[in-house]
Amino acid sequence: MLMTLSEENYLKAIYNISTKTGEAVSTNLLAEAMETKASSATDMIKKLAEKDFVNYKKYQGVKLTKEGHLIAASIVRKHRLWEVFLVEKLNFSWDEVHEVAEQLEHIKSDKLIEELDALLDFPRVDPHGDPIPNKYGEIQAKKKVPLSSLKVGEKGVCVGVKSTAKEFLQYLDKIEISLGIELEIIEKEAFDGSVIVLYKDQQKNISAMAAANLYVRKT
Amino acid sequence: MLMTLSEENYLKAIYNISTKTGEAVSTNLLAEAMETKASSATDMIKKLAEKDFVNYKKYQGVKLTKEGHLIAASIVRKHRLWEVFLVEKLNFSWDEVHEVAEQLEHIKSDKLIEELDALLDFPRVDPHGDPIPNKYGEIQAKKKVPLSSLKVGEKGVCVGVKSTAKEFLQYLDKIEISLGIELEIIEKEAFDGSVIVLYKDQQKNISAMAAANLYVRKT
DNA sequence: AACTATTTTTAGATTTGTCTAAATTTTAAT
DNA sequence: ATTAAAATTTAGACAAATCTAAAAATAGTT
Ligand SMILES: [Mn+2]
Ligand SMILES: [Mn+2]
Ligand SMILES: [Mn+2]
Ligand SMILES: [Mn+2]
Repeated sequence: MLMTLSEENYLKAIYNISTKTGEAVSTNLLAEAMETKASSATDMIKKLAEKDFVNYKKYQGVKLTKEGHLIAASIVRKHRLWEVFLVEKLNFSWDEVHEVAEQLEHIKSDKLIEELDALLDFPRVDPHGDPIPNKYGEIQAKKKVPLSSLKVGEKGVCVGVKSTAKEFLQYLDKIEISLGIELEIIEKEAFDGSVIVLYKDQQKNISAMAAANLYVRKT
Repeated sequence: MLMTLSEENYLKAIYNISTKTGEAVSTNLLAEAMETKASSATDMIKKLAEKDFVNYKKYQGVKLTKEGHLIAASIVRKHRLWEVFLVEKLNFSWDEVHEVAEQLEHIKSDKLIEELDALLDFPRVDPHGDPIPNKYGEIQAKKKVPLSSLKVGEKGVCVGVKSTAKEFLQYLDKIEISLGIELEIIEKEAFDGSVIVLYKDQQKNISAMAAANLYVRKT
C-alpha cells in the first residue's frame, strides 16, 4: 500500500495515542498531536477511513483497523530501531535522536530495516526504554512503574522514561541517571512529593515531577 | 535554507547533468532526468532562480550558483555515503543501493552525516566508484578511462562503472568483475569491438558495450 | 531570408494537505 | 428539558507540484 508522509504520521499518532488511552482517538487529540487544526485532522481521518486503515464514525473518533495497526507499528518499529542505531553506532545522545528518527522512520525498504535490526543485534527497546515492535507489529512490554510509586526502602532498576523532553533527558544525564542503573528509595518528602534516592553510592534528591517521569522495574 | 524534496531532487539533477556536460542545463534534459514534463521543469527552474540556487535566462537553460552547487553536492555526498553504508554495513549489493539512497539522501542532520562518514572511515568513493564530495562540495576525481579505450597488452584496475543499471551490475557480478580487480587486454575484435580480457587467471570476452561502461585506471 | 521543426514558456486545470470561518453535533450544566 | 459550552464537521480558499494544450522563441534547413 502506498502511503504518503502525512498519512504515515497521522497513523503513527493514532497508534501512540490509543496505546496510551486504549480508547478511540478524538479528532482534537489527534490534531494536537499532529500540531495542526481539527479540520485538517478530520480531512485526513476521512482519507484513512476510506482506505480502511481506521474505523470512523462521525463525532466518535477513530480506531486503527488490523491493517492500520500493522502499518503504524511498522513505522514505530523503524523509528525506534533508528534511534538505537543513532545512539549505538553514531554517538548520538538520547536527547538528540528523536528528530532524526522522525525523518528516518519513513524510509521504505524491507531489507534495510531487517538488516538494521541484525546490525543492532535485535534490540528489544529503544534508547528511552520504549519497546520495539517486531515485524508483525507485536510488542512484549515489560512491567514498569514510575519511580514515584516506590515506597521507602524499595529498590528498582531504571528501565525507561515517560517524558522524552530534551530538558528532562539532559537533566537525567546531569545527575548521572541512565537506563540500567539501580536505585533505592531512602526517603520521601510528603510536602512536595520529592524523593531521596541512593544510586552509584550517592544520595540525591529527585523532584516529584522527575520521579513521575522515570520508569523502574522493581527488584 | 529550507528546501522541499522536489527542489532538492531538481538541484541534484542539475548537478549531475552539468557535471557531465559542463554546459548550462536545458529544460528538456532536466525534465527527462526528473521524469516529468518540460513545463513542470520550467516552473521549478523559476522557483530555484528566485531563491538564487541557479542562474536562469529564459530559453537559455540553467547553471548552478555557488550556493546551489554546495547544496546539490551535499545531497550527492549524502547519497553516496549512504550507498557505502548499505554495502559495507547492511550487506546490500551494489545493484540494490540506489533506490534506498534516493530516499536517505534527503534526511536532514549535519551530525548524522558527519558521524556516518566517520563510521565508514571517510570513504572517498561510493560502491560504483563515483567520488564522494567533501563537506565543502569539493571532489577530487581520479583519472579513469573506459576499458574499451585500452589497447592490446595494456593493463588496468577496475575503478568504476559508467552505467549503474541493475542488469549491468548484475552482469559484472556474474562474470566476477568487481572494483579493485586488475585486467589485461588480450585481444580486441575489430568486427564488434568486443575485447578478450585476462583477470583472475581466466580469459573472458566482454562486449563493446560492457567495455565502454567499465572504468579502469591504467597500470 | 523565409520557412519549418524543435524547444521552451505560459495559461489554466488538478491533487494533496493545509487553513479560517461557519454550521452542526455532542456533552455538560442548569 | 433547555440551554450553554465544547468538540467536530463542512464549506470555501490557498500554496505546492504536477499535467495538458496552446503560444512564443530558438535553431536548423533550404
Ligand atoms: Mn522518538
Ligand atoms: Mn524513543
Ligand atoms: Mn546512486
Ligand atoms: Mn552510486
